[in-house]
Amino acid sequence: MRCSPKSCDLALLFAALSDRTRLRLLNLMDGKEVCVCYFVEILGQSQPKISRHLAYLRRAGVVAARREGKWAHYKIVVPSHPGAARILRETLTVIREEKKMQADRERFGKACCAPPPRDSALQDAPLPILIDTVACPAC
Amino acid sequence: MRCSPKSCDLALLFAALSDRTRLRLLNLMDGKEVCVCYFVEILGQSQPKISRHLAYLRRAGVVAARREGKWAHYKIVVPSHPGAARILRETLTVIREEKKMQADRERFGKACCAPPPRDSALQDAPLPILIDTVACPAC
DNA sequence: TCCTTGCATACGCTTTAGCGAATGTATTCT
DNA sequence: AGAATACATTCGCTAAAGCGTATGCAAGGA
Repeated sequence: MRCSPKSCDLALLFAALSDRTRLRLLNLMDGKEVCVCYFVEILGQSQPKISRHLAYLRRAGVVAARREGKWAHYKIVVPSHPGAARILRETLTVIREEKKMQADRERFGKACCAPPPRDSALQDAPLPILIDTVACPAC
Repeated sequence: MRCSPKSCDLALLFAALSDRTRLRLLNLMDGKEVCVCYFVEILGQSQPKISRHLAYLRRAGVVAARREGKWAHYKIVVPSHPGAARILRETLTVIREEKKMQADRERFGKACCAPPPRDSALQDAPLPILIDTVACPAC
């Protein structure tokens, strides 16, 4: 089967998108592979909460995790199901226009690029890596 | 406020879309105003179940109901929030391509247009009314 | 080796979703 | 008026979501 059962189930995709926190996470991951510590810092929410929502997105096949030492990086994975892919892309585009989402991204930018963030929890956090959020090669 | 809080909340829209039965209902309503009795017949599920899912869609601002005697008709209402509208439209387009959704629509067509459906539960059910699923006039 | 850091998971809880079954309520028919 | 029809809602239940808190567990640092 070309695409996992999960990524073919539209209802599951929508369930993954039906939470404000998860939408904010996706917004921060849009175009970047991001270290978990940034999510905690930028969204100002507890680490377990962030981690659980990331797990939810992972199980829904919307994001992928990569371990690097003690850090974990997450990025968006466009589903192999073409329809799901279109909906996810459209969703990213739509939330990109939201004021609050833009504010998140702005704070994210500052946390990364601003003059050395001394006394921050992100002192030596790995910088996000720019990526092109592409479809999986199989499709 | 130009659009209701509900229709502006993307997460709520996704919650409304995160159920298979509700997606099938929307698929049947795509382009038509449909009497509830068809939903029960075509989806082959209990009337209370159908009614509850319709209520869910109604509360999410995705459909509107119209009473006509003892019959109730439902149609899709494109949300006033432009982003939500785009996502809903894209969703309708995507599910239109699904085999099972096409099968639903096919059975729907037969139930309506086939030679008099004697002994059917739909003997004198009001026929669906073609509509153009347009955005609300306010936007 | 111990301690800390970064993250994931388990636990206990409250809230909500979703279901079948039963009931309520107009409207229509006889 | 009384029965039937079409639909909505309620009840009681089970399963899952979502949260804070606590714990587990590798990887690094002292």
